[in-house]
Amino acid sequence: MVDRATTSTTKTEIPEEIAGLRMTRQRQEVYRILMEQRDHPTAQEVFLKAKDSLPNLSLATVYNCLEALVQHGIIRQVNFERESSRYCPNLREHGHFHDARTGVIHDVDFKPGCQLSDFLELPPGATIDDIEITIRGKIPTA
Amino acid sequence: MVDRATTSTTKTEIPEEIAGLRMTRQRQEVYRILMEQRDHPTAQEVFLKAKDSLPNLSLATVYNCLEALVQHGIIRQVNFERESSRYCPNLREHGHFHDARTGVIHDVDFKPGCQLSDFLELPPGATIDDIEITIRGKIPTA
DNA sequence: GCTGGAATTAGAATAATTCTTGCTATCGGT
DNA sequence: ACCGATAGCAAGAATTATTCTAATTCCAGC
Repeated sequence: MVDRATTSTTKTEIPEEIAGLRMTRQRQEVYRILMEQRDHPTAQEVFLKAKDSLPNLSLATVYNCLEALVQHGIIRQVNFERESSRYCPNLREHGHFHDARTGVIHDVDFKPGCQLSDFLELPPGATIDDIEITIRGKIPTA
Repeated sequence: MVDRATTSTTKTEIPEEIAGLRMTRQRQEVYRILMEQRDHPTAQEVFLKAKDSLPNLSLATVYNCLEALVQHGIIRQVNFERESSRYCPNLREHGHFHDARTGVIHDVDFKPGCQLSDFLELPPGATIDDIEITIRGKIPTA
């Protein structure tokens, strides 16, 4: 049985509140799964994993939790083409590289000192709220 | 009534075949709408416009046409968050700037001589098939 | 321990897109 | 010009990810 009487778990320790968001058991579990398994899972995948410790979790709750975490800037939602959304606890500004061979999504960091405006002819005076860079390509098997 | 006996129209001239794709009346119309109205319309929007000249066009056909055009590299599909796909006849490599204020999507070109690998820590040996850069931000009203 | 607001659940609803089926147009060969 | 083969099209059903709704449960503060 799972320890339900205290906040402490044998797993990763997660505070009761992050960024003003009350971390319920479901939100903790969802967040912990994202932190432990950083391969950008879908809501469905998170749901399946989370059911191990919260057997009567519902998929809607996973969506709710993910949305709450996204809204509070604790995780990021990543969309690739029209596939299911994926979720990512890496808050550093970074892009995503989809390996067409394996389907794996790698985080790719920006090189230090790089300014996007050095690259793009942005509309004059434009302010940037959010950037999404997705690259599809192949990584040699070697 | 619409001239159906010849290939020539009073509108933009479109060849009977592009990149090996037979340009049927429906595909021509879809393509012409994208070329004339370069604001990244959705399938639905293309459908509504196209119905003017092809009254018994179906939405499924618009999707078919768009897919055929995308497959043949004649247009590009653009996805933003989980919204409806949008379509773009601009084949130059470019990004998209979503103005949060107006909802308008602007094409943004890469500055000449820019290499994405100068910016990103790509996995070693990675080859790039396709890049998608989307920026959300605001453009001053002035 | 009660209570009100927030969170969760289960299932229905929604919306974009794709699939299926039967019909129609077009093409290449005669 | 005709004919069979093939590709394209239309209409509506089906699919799928996600959101919504309503009812229950949980929890923090009193």
